[in-house]
Amino acid sequence: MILRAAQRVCDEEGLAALTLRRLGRELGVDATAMYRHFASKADLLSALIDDLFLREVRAPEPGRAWRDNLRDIIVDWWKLYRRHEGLSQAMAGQPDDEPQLFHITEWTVRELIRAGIPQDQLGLFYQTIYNFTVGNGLVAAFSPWLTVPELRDEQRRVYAALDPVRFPSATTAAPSIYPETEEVFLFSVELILDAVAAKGAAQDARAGRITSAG
Amino acid sequence: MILRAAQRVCDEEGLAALTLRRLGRELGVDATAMYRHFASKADLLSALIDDLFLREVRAPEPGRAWRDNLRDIIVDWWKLYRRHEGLSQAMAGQPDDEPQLFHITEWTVRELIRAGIPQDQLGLFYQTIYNFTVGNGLVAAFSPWLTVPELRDEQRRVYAALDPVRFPSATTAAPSIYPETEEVFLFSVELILDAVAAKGAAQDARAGRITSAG
DNA sequence: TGTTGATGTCAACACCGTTGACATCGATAT
DNA sequence: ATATCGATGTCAACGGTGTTGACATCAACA
Repeated sequence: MILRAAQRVCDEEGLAALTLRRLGRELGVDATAMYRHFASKADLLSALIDDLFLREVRAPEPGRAWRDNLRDIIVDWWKLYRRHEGLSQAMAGQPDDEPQLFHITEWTVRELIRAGIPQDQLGLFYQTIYNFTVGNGLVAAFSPWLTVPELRDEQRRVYAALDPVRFPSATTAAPSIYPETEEVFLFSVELILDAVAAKGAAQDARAGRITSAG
Repeated sequence: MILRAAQRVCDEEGLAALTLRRLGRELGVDATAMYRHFASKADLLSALIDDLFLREVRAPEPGRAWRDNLRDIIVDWWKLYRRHEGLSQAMAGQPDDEPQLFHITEWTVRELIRAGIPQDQLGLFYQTIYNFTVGNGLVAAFSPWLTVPELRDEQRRVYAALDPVRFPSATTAAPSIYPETEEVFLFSVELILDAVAAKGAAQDARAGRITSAG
């Protein structure tokens, strides 16, 4: 299958390595044979992305607390980008309507409603979560010095060696700077979830309902 | 100046239009003349980014509340990406150490300290803010359907036309979906600032100090 | 005055996505 | 059984890209 070969090249050697000639060599076929299956390289990338979303994003389980479900959706989504760094770049380079995104929207908004977010703020919260999740995925994909341990160590040394007179605050933060990528994201997610909880609780209180724990 | 010409092309026609041959034509010079001034195109882009940071990022004024200063830093930083969409893409494509970033780090951490964030969490909060700001910039730069009004209208129509049986939550959110880009960002920033305030206040309380309003 | 270093020009290379003409081959209809 | 057609693959070529090495120019300096 063309898409599987494309995904393999992309995952193992990055998006830059995914050329039509390379893909043809991978499949033992002429590069231009791709045009019998996809209208363009952009079309191929779009199909590749949708295929990954379809196979690797799962619906949340019913009956659990909204906060746990929402956390799972966001973290799974982000991990999809982390697993396939080339995917992030492809998605960035060829922004298309991925049909699978509708499902993520549906699940996310569903939990926001359960959390008590008023209808007129659903778009604002959903877009905040979308930008947050995809944004963090993009940053991680494009910033090896944030994700590769050796490069993080090097950056930490750079900050430790900064002039304490010119950069007093930065040197104060140096010991705790450049935390592990996933640790940062999981920390950030809780901040977002806190904000959702706060807004939902406020709305519940205004409506005179009993604040639900889940 | 080469960098100014590069910036102009990049801002007006996007990063894709910025080729060495194009840049040469712009300057009335052969394309390969660039190699007398920059080791490679990547090197030129790196210099271009640093030049923009140097000229367009300003230090926060002293004596104001940490929350106002931190908001200004974050929003200015994000607006730098919005003003130069090609810059975001260039930064993504050629991740380099931008010396100017040290100043942003210094200013940001300084306000975090003023807010009461404990030293061992400065890295976590700073990285959260960095990923949040740069991530939102990248998403906006790569997603015209989130920023261009006509495309947003079109997306809103798509959501309004979704099957209410298969996507009940998404259709509920349809009226408020795809808010204006800057509105979303300003909304999100306050959530981050709330989180900083909450953590800082908790720390202040534990230390037995009086909670400062600014 | 002769040399050096900085800058620009030119031709060429390997690679890229893409196109159009041609070959192959299995299924399908007559 | 034969002819036709559609799907698939091959090949050569085009214009674009970043990059290199040889050569030209010219000001500055010993």
